[in-house]
Amino acid sequence: MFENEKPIHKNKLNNQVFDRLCALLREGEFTPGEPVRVARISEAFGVSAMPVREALTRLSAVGVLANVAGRSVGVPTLTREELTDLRDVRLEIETKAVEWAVANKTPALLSELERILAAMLQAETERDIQGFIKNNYAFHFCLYRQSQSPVLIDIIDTLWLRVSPHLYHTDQRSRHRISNDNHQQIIEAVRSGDAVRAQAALVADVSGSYDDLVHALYSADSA
Amino acid sequence: MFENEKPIHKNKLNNQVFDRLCALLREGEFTPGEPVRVARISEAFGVSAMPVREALTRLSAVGVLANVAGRSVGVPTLTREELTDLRDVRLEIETKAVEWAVANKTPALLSELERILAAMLQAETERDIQGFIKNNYAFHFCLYRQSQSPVLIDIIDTLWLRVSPHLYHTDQRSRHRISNDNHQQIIEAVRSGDAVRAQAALVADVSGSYDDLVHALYSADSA
DNA sequence: ATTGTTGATTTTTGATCAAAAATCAAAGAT
DNA sequence: ATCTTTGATTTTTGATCAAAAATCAACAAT
Repeated sequence: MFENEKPIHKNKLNNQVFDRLCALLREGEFTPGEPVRVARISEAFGVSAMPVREALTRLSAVGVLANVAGRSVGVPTLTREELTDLRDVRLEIETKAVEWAVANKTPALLSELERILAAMLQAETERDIQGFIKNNYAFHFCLYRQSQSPVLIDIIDTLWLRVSPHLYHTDQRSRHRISNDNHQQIIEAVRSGDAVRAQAALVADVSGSYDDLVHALYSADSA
Repeated sequence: MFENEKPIHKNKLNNQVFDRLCALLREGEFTPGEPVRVARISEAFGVSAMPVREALTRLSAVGVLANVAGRSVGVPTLTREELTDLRDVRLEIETKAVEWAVANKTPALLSELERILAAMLQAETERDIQGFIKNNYAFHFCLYRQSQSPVLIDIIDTLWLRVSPHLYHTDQRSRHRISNDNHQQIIEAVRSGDAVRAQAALVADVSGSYDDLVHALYSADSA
């Protein structure tokens, strides 16, 4: 009895700050290369410096933040090589999560994915970027969670936190349309238990956004 | 000019504390389930509480430490399921690192691996546990580094930090002998460019130590 | 005797402060 | 005029302190 009770929210300040910073990172509110100052955040959030410091320390520990220009911490600007490395690792790890998720698929998973995809399609037609981002995150992690591997999910979570701040300087519209096609394919593949096809659609999704990003950052018109 | 100069070690206190804690974790000095108290460490290291707090925060952020029994942080005791999950993820990620490393193999890599293996063999005959542990770490990461993927290496590093504290309650002797056989096989496979065989030997190495651990923890004579 | 409650003690969490490091701009030298 | 250096200002890093939370043991009640 009482096996499934989760502990009452003991929300320490630093956890709240951490969660809000994560949300901001996922929404692309941080400009790579820009230092993130403790004072700015502590006054913006209305808390003292201490919990902010702790949250920033945690984000630095997982590589989401790093020293920018030798001074304070911030989202690091990534070289083409670093972006490629992140993509390659993401492809390996997220395709593995998909493989395990397909092995554990349930009807509940499929209906949940359908529900989220519908929200993504609606966000696309309404040009609701925020909504698309949030539901895209929900879609992928709904799938990854079905891998039943907390360790793998954690790794993917921090990888997303590292790349998210960079994915919002690209042309969004066409990407979203293509991305939704990939998601539709993923659902169909998962339904038919075809892990290989689900993985292929995922690879297209991840690689596509990577290509757009690299194009945006390193094409002729950029410094 | 001066492109390859790395910045002079500005060793902040918290980094030094962090590094020493990592070393202690790798050497099995922390008992899972036991709380790690800031005061203990700060007086043991002769520094104030602040840098210790930061180091512990960083270790908690990557899952090496966690809340034990609802109170302070410490190396968490792992259930059989959690150990299995860690093993499964390690197998996927570390075999991928080996695959990439084989693709990048150099003569220098092979001679370095040979050198480290020799040290491991000597440590085994001399029953030098510390030496074996250190060189085992050196061997694996020498190989993994050749994957040329900083992202992958970082992930593996924290995975090792999470499992290391648990690997020292097992019978060491026989494991070390078998492990050295696996390492020998890895070298030969890498030399001949046979990624699949190198991966198989690695799987044997990782799975073997996992099996020993699970046996030690959950066999009949344990509570 | 066992369970629950209370209070003392320990430990973490958050706030404030001081020192050290780094940045930026202005002044001086070549 | 340009480059270097110096000094003022900002920001991180480390130390100390106070408050809040949690642990443990002793005590009371059924």
